[in-house]
Amino acid sequence: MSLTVTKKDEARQAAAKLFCEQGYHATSVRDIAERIGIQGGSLYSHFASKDELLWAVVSDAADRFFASLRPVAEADAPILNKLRKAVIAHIEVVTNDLDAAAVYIVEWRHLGDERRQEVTKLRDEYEALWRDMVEQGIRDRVLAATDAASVSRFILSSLNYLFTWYRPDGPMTAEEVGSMMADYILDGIKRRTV
Amino acid sequence: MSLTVTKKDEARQAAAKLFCEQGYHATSVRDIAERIGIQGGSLYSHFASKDELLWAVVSDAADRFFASLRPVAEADAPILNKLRKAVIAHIEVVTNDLDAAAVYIVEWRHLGDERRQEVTKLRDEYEALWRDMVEQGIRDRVLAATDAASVSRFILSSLNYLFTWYRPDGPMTAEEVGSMMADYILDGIKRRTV
DNA sequence: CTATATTCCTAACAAGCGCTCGTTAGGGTG
DNA sequence: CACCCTAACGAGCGCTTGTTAGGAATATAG
Repeated sequence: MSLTVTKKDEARQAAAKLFCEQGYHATSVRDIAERIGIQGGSLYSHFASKDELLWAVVSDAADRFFASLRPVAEADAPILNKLRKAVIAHIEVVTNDLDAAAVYIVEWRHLGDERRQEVTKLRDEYEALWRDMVEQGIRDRVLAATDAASVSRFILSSLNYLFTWYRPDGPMTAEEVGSMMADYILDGIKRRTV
Repeated sequence: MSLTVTKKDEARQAAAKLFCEQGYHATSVRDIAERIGIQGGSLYSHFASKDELLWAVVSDAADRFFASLRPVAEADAPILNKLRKAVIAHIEVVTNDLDAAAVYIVEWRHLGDERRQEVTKLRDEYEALWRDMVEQGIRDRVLAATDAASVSRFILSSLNYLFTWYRPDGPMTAEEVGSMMADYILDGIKRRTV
């Protein structure tokens, strides 16, 4: 029963796709319903509100980001190794479901007050996982930077907005992109030996 | 007469602020009008449509990005110098008007078909300026990367989404942020000498 | 001072929005 | 058979939206 794809799952997926393509406010509940072959009002058998639909997409994505990063962050390994793995972990989540990732990254702010604050909290916690790693790298004198906060944001900016240009049917696999991005972020684009 | 700030300018600025804060579709023309002390319908003395208002914000920002980057891209100088100056030029535009930059970067896609295509063209051209510089860097064997397209997108991702966390009243000036970002992008965050 | 634009207001419009409601069809379950 | 539950329908409510029209007010120009 929970093995089959329920109409609720279908709805969430359709919502993710449409919210991603058109934005939350440009997508009507009837648009979403149409995509899964039901009437607009019928969506309310599964979700109490449009906001709850958005929340389903966003919180789901947030869970996946945490599930992917946490084991890396908690592992005991050289910090450069951890950072590289973290980059790849994050990119895996983004590329595994581009729609949901895009919604999580850009549409979350259209949630109602309460849920928006909850997302803010989650994002802060997630960023903190990164900041802790960066701080360790600075302490261990393996990173050149000094401001862990801005470094973390720099990293997350490059990673998050991957969804604006990465296409799964493009020339690069997710793994290749992850490895490349890790190189860019850690080593920069400049040649090491001139 | 054109030295004074016209109501039209006020409207564009108010639109930029609200589009940035709430998003295009979550902002009504009445919201914008209220902010400059007129009625909703009165906006149509200055703009033919809401779309035209968005276009005013977006095209204005696009112009500024080009005006800032082009002289750098066309200058005859060592490529690493140019890239560093380009980073700073881009960041200057973003930080000079965070609202407009945010709208240009995320809300442009809600433009009508024609204007959206026009923006796509402009963005391609802008990205091409970057790609050309990166390609030169690769040719001159001063950059380690090989794929100019992905490098350009990496750079622009880090720079564009600065607006999500940079605050003018924060601890860093725009110049400091620009210099820091140039370091991150060119040299990476890893220490050069271990 | 008059004529002409420009700017703004008020009022209204049609369309679409999120959402609710009474109802129904179908499938277990007693 | 009667019972309840879930999922869906489809009409429609109240409201907001972008936009328009006609006229009043204000500024500009001759």
